[in-house]
Order: sequence, then structure tokens, then C-alpha cells
Amino acid sequence: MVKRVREVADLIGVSTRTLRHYDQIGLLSPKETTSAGYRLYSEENLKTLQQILFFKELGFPLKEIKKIIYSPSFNQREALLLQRKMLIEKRNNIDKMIKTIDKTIKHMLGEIEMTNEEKFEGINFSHKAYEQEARIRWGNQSVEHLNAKIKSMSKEEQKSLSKRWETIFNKLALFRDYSAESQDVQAIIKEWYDFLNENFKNYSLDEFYGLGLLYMEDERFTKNIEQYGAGLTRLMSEAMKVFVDNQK
Amino acid sequence: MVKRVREVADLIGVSTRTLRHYDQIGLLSPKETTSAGYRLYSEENLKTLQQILFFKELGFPLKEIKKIIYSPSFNQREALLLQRKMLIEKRNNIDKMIKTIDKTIKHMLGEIEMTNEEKFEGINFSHKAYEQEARIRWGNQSVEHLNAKIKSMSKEEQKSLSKRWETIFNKLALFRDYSAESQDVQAIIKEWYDFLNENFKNYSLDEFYGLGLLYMEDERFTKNIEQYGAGLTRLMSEAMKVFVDNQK
DNA sequence: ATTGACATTAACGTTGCGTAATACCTTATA
DNA sequence: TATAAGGTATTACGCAACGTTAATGTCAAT
Repeated sequence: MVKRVREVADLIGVSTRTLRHYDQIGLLSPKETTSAGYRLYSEENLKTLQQILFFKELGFPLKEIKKIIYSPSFNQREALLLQRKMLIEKRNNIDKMIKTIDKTIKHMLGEIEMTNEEKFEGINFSHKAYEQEARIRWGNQSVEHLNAKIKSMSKEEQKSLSKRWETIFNKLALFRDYSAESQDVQAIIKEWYDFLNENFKNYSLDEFYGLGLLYMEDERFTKNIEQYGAGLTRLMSEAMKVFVDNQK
Repeated sequence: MVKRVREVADLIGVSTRTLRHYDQIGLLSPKETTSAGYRLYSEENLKTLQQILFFKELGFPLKEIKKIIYSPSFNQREALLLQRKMLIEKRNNIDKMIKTIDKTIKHMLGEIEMTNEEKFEGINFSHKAYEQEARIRWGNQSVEHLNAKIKSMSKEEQKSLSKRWETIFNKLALFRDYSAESQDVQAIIKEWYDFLNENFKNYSLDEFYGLGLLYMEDERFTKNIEQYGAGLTRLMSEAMKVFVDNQK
């Protein structure tokens, strides 16, 4: 009639370790033990174990369960009601957390849209106030070509473009404190030059130089770039000058 | 501009222990440390800390946060969505637990009604099979009187009665292993005698003795009393005999 | 007697810090 | 400038509920 740990464990669905643990903390001691120290559980032990698991499923900590099960004065109903309250609090917390996550994700998506737009606004020089200057510096076609290209791209392509753009500036941010002449910075500038040439049109070195100057003056652009690190625009502009000089 | 642990802790609202912990596990290391080992936090450190706390509030474990914080933004979105799923699962679990509790409490209330009824059934000797015997032993009136009394009581009164009844038997259960002659047991029997006299009718000592015998024979009664402890009926019956003998 | 299945105790690992205990560092005041 | 007072640093244990080896003992059957 009495059962050993393995049998009890399999029967009820707990681990033998759990049984030993419950014995250790005095939550459920087997009715008797053999001289060799084997734990022997009675039928009543099994019933108690069921009770314990019941309260455990409801989220009671073992200490509480110990009180509930063994002290008749401790009112089970009250304990259950208290636990109910706690559970409802937990649920409310979780609801809040879920809402926060939803908000955050929405916000992130919004930010991405925003920054993407801003990013392309920084690249899109057809905006009236700068159109004339750009024309003067670069000649007509290049600007038109650039804008047309962006507009013709699918959302996906724009995203991909945006990512490469982002990567380059993130890299540059790492060398924020380096000089414009440093190899590291120059390597990134070359990447940037190649990026523009690949995606838009072949810029002449002079045009590229002019672009650098424009960056410095265009607030939409500086604001955008400075997000990656303070002083980045200046570094970039200077580095572009150095780059052009080196190529000549 | 740099801040030491205390200042950061007060500013952000965490403990210095937490800051050291985060440093230990590599979640947030101060930008620099003095030669004496003092941690010095930069503004950027503060921003990161805010981020960490944000994710912590959403229930992320620190290990996860470590990954999330130092990874690009699209991973953050994925992590948030995953966490959302987990939170919803948790909420479902909690809902289940609450439902279980509600069911259990209802069930308990039902049980209480049940046992109350059974309790009074044990006291209610108008049941046909025992009516005659009771009449023979006690005479007619007493039984009628007792039953009439119970029926005339409000639910509230019945509950109160039930509680006193319960208390007495719980006390008796404590002395389960004592002899019927012991002072402790006799004191409880006197309480029981007084209880009956107060609430029903003045029993003569002989009637009280007869009641004790009846208990032993009536299965409804024994079953009820044995719930408080095995062998209680016999102890009680014997103790009632002793009580009566002592009074004579 | 040996073996294989089952049991035992001991002790570390996990999560996120709280809470000492003890010793060095910094700074303000005398 | 010495000293007191208050910060900070480094261990290291504690908590909850077991999981997980590791080393070793017991039981039952061959």
C-alpha cells in the first residue's frame, strides 16, 4: 500500500526531487521511512500532495501552502480570495505592459517612417529653397536625376537604400573623434562616394565636394546627420574635402 | 558632468546595488572608473540605463535586455512582439487560475451548506427510523422540542449554532487520546451539556446519558462526529457516561 | 554474488538584487 | 593638516523552487 518516491512521482506527475524538496522544507513528509532512509508515502500523503499541487497551480508559494494545509485556523477561503486579488493585480500589470508594448511598437514604426522621410528629405534637393543653389553648384541634371531616382523606387527599395545609408553614418559615428584625414574616416567617405555613384549617378569630384558644402548649410541635412553623433556633419564635410583633394 | 553611483541611483531611482549588479553582469558598465575603483557614469550611460529600465518594466529578464539593448532596432521590435506573446500567455494562465479559484470557492460554499445540513441531520432525530427508539429512551416531548427549535431558527441562527457545535467538537478532537475520565475531556462534556441545555431544553442527566448511547448507534451521527477525529464518538459516549455518574 | 534499477545525501546553479561586514576613498571642517 | 563623516568597493550569504550532476548506498532478481 505504501509507495516509494518513484511511484508517487509517476503517479502524481512530479519529480522525485520535488518530493525530497517538500520533505526537506517540511511541506510533505512521508508517513514513514525505512531503516535505510527510503521514503514511504501513504495514501493520505498522496491526498495531501494533491492539495499542495492544487494550491501551487493557483500560484501560491510553498510557504503559504504549508500554512494553508496544516493550520486549521488559516482560512482557506480567505487565502483564496486574497490570491484572487493578487492575480487580478498581476493581470492588470500585464495588461499595462501589453499596452505599453503596443504603443512602443507603433511609435517605433512611426519613427521609422519619420526618419525615413526625413532622411530622404535630406537627400531630396528639389525642395524650393535649395533648388536654385543646387542647380548653380551642380548643374541642372544631377539634381533632377537624383530626385527622379528616389521617387521611382519602391518602398522596399527605399528601405534597403535607407539601411545602407544608415550603416554608413553609424560607422562614421564610431570615428567621431578621429581627424578628417584619418584612414578610417577616409575609407568611410569612399564608401559614401561609391554609394552615391551606385545608386544615383556618377558624381564628379567637384560635384561631390559641392555636396559636402551643401550638407553644412542645409539644416534639414545637418539635423538628420547630427542624430548619429554631434559634430558629424562638420567631420563629414571636411573629410569629403580631404577625399577630393587626395584624388586629384 | 560624470556622476557616481549614489547620484545616478537617486536620479534614476534604482539602488546602488543594482548599478553594481548591472556592471557585474556586463549590462551597464560605467564609462570610466577612477584609479580607486569608483564608477563614473556618463550622460550616455544614463540614457542606456533608462532603456534598460524600460525593458525591465515590460518584464524582460536582464539577459534578454542585454541582447536587446546592444542590438539594432529591428531586433527590438521582434523582441517586443515575442514578449507580447508571452505576456498574453501569462494573462491567459492567470485568467484560468482566477476561474479555478472562483469555482473552488463556490464549491466550498456548497460544501459548507452540505455539511451544515448533515450536521443538523445528525441532531435531528425526527427521522423515521430512529423516531421510535428516541421516543422510548427520552420520552416524547424532548425530541419534538428539539426539532421544532431547529426548524424555527433563522439561517443566521443556525449558522451560529453550527459554529459553537463545531468548536466543541474541535476541542474534543484535541484530547482524542485522553481518557474519558480526564479533567480536560470532562470539561468539554460539561460544555456540551450546557450547550444542549441552553439551546434546546433542560435534559435530565438520564436523558443526557441516553443521548450518548444513541450517538453510538446512529450512523448519521457517528459519521458526522468521526470527521473531527477517529474514535471520537466512543470517547464522547464514554465521557458522557462518566459525566453523568459524577453528577449523581 | 553480481547486476541493474532505484534511493539517498550533498552541493552548485538559476534570477535579481537586499543586506550585511569590512576596508579603502574623498571631502569638509576644525 | 589631521580627523571625522560619509561614499564606495569588494566579498558573500539569502531568498524560491526545484534541476542537475556526482558519489554512493539499497533492493530484488538472476
